[in-house]
Amino acid sequence: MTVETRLAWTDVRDEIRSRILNRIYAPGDKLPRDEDIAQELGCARTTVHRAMQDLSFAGLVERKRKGGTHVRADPVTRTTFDIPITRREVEQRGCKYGYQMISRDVEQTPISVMARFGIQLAVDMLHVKALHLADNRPYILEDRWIDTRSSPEVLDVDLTRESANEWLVRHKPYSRLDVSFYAVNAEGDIARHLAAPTGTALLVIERTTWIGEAPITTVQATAMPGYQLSAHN
Amino acid sequence: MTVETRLAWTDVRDEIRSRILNRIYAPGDKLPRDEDIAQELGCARTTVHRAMQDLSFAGLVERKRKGGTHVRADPVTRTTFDIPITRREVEQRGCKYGYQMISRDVEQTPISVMARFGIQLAVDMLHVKALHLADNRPYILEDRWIDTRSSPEVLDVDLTRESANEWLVRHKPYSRLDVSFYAVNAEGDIARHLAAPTGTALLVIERTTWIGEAPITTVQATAMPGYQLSAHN
DNA sequence: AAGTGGTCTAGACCACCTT
DNA sequence: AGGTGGTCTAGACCACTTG
Repeated sequence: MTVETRLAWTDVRDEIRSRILNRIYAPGDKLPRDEDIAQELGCARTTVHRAMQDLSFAGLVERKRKGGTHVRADPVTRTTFDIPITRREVEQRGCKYGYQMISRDVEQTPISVMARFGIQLAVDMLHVKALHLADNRPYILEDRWIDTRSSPEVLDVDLTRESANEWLVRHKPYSRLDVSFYAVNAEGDIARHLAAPTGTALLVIERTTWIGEAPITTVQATAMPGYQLSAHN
Repeated sequence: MTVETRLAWTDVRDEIRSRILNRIYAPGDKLPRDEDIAQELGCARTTVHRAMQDLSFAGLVERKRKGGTHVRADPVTRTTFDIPITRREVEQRGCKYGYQMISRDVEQTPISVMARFGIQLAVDMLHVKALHLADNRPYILEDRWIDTRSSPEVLDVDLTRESANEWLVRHKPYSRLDVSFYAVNAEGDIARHLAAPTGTALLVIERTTWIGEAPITTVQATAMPGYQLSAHN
């Protein structure tokens, strides 16, 4: 007598994944329908669906209604990053958090900012520069633009006490987020504020958010020399 | 007569999210049980579960069996990056892909590599340096270590023709992945191979993989000047 | 020990997409 | 037009975790 054990969706996932890695389902191949796999393995279609959801999220397969499930021809390395509020990040490193607003002005958006938001016409936005400190040393420099059409309340917030970073995260949900990373050489104001020798390589994290079609904010966060961003896995 | 429409899990998610943002469920608060929410909104518990799964993944709530669901006190910005095979990345930019192996040696792991793998003893590994080209111009420089205990076959692969990047992705599944980003100044060999003036800020993507507890490979991929990595949203 | 989220099933209907 | 994945339901049982 064999003992019939219920199949967990992770078992199904592992089985399918193993078949993909062993080329039983080769890159580009079409997999059987969920229902057929369910029948073959002896479980409900829902369970196969749950397994496929995971594989799809991991980037191993691609699913389309009617099109079926295909093994991705080009595997990708998919990673998830958590970018916390800067204050929290500093505190979790066991450092004392500090914050200084550097400037705060209403200005017309330059072309670069319009490009990030994908808008055609220049408008007035709140432009805020601020410095986050860890143990009294420069940690991250923020150069931020906030659309006062979608966030008029921000004009009444005292940004010398609370960072725009924190206020926005707590009060302005977004529906779309763009993030990108790149490296720059320290120069001018950035070098000065971060106390970095001119030329030092610095990591920049650029984030832009929208609510619906309306821009909320875009920020270039330039990190101190040696800063390293790690995945949360 | 009101028309009763079925609730989609996205509707439930949006409703809960809206309550969180409006402080009906404040940061740190415990939410009602899934079943109670289901009853209140008039849907199946499974539907609430699906909604919560999404909110949990997005980092808005935290769930524990018996502990219930809590609104995360510290919101995070969660982002997912797809890092494709370099060849694919180049081709998708519409450029001609090129590849050159620079060196290939079996060497003892230096401390820095041991640290990345989290191992205590130095061992012999395959050390490969290679350059990826886009339209005949340097694109990404790879400095890679491959553990020949978990990947002995790699010793027989002709790495002058196929990049280790590609071979590994296609043949060596991993169970754990570490990724981190940082910026460096171009110097010495790196500057020379990437044809970047000394001092130029460059983005480095560092990846390390394991299968079970066994190290597979670790790579520092240094990108050409101006390289920008964008989230896949 | 008991409460709560996690999962599985079976069946039904829907929505998107390819043909 | 029809096939396939996506979702919803209702009910049951399981497994983790906290009190």
